[in-house]
Amino acid sequence: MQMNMANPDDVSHALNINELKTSCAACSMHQLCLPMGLNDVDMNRLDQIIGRRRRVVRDERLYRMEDPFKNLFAIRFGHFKTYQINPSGEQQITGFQMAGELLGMDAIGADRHHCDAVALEDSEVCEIPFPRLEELFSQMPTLLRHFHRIMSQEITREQNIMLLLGNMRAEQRFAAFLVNLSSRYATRGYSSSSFQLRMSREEIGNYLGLTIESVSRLLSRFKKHGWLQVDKRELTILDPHMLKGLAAGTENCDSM
Amino acid sequence: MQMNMANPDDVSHALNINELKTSCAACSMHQLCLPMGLNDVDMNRLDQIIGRRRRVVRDERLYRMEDPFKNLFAIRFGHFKTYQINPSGEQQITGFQMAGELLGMDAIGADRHHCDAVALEDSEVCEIPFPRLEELFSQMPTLLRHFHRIMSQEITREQNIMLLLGNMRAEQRFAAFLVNLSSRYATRGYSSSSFQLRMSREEIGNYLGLTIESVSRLLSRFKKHGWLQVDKRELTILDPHMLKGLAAGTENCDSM
DNA sequence: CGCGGAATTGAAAATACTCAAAATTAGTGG
DNA sequence: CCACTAATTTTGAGTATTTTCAATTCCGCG
Repeated sequence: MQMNMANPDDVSHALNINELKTSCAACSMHQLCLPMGLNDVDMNRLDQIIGRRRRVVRDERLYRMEDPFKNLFAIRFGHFKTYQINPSGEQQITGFQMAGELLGMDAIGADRHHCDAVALEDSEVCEIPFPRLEELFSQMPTLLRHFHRIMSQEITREQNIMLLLGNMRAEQRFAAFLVNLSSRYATRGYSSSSFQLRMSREEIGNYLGLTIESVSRLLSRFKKHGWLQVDKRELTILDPHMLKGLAAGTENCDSM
Repeated sequence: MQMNMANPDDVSHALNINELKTSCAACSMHQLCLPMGLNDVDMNRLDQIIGRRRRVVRDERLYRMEDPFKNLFAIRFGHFKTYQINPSGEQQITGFQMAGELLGMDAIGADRHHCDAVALEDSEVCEIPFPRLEELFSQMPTLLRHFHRIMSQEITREQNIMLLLGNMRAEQRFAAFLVNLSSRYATRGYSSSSFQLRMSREEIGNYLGLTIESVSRLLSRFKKHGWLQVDKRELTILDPHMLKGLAAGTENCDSM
């Protein structure tokens, strides 16, 4: 199930090379991820405890609900979704995560995972054994501080989604979703106006509390207004100002 | 703005007496709150850093969005609501908090509060200066662990609300809300079947992403089915099993 | 006793959903 | 590389749930 990238039998030659040089210091995400703000010495100490870099292929589950909690996961590259399943079997996607983001923090409270995490594309994560991370906390206050920030930001992220689900109309939700993706890509040095949707329309709808049909209609409508262009999953934002206005609720679009 | 309970000018005599004997060890919430699981020595050390017990009268704001973050607050008694305000001025209540729960964790990430916190009734909180709490973390691993659990539980709490807002119909949301309150009162040693709603119908509706009229209709319908009794804010659950079934989505109620 | 905020109830309207069908895209094997 | 099949997406029409608007009623409080 889990591949060890150092295994010489590994089919992917490129990845072995990659393996050798991966370290927090060498990772392009280190200014966003857990090691943010650490000096070289501390970053190395953090590196020491990272279990391994684990490849997760598209649709593979990184962990599932009720699994015992052992590791946090930092996304090196790729995208994930996390979702809960309620007693009647319906799923609610609670987030889409990208490189530099941390997965598994919701498992600390009960020592078991509270949601499933699935790769939306072939991805790679760093496995961070939580008990070993806890050992570091006592020695590295900077790391602890940053960890608290990350957890707190996860709380505020979710509060923002509550705001979205609790009192925005469909078009506002969808605009907010696009604006959020856009800004996260910008943070990572990618284009804020043009990117690929890594998730299906159905996943977007589920996340936003809408049906797939509604999402499809919203896309069509936004396209017709000239606010964006979309070809399959390739999306280009043409009028970011308008989308921000919609998301903020200061603009609105009465159908057509 | 903030009352110092040790101030001899304080109008409330009873409270000064209270002040003298409050300590984590003496507090009925210490098995639920931050000091959970600490030995006496550690609990005393935690006590040392608690800034003061602060009284917050009904409708008073404990903190507001954008306030600089200085303290976490543990609720000694009373109830609070937290809410966000979006750019167009609408509020979304993100939670109702009761004794033993911690307020302010969403402020750690950006060093400013991310929501407003308002007392739903006359309440009292312990002010916990976060920088001093951080100092304790390095010396009290048990405390740190528990703090992480609390933050993680806040994340899962919010994920549960996302599930509620994203996927559930009105009656399911409302049932889930009641079941949640019920179980939290049970945890605190109060009746799980009979309690007072500390929030208005409007606040319930806002929290659940419904209008006040919908909440009112749901209450009437549940009453008519004989699942509960309600007189103003005094609520009695008559059929907890049914409500749990509704919340879980395994039961349903087609109007009437 | 009367005022005002909160809650309830009813009727009409709107938003988003469901169901259905068609179109497009992705995946698979020859 | 193409053809076939399965999956996803789009679009349309009708429906349902919840909202909005409006009118009462209830209750606390001066």
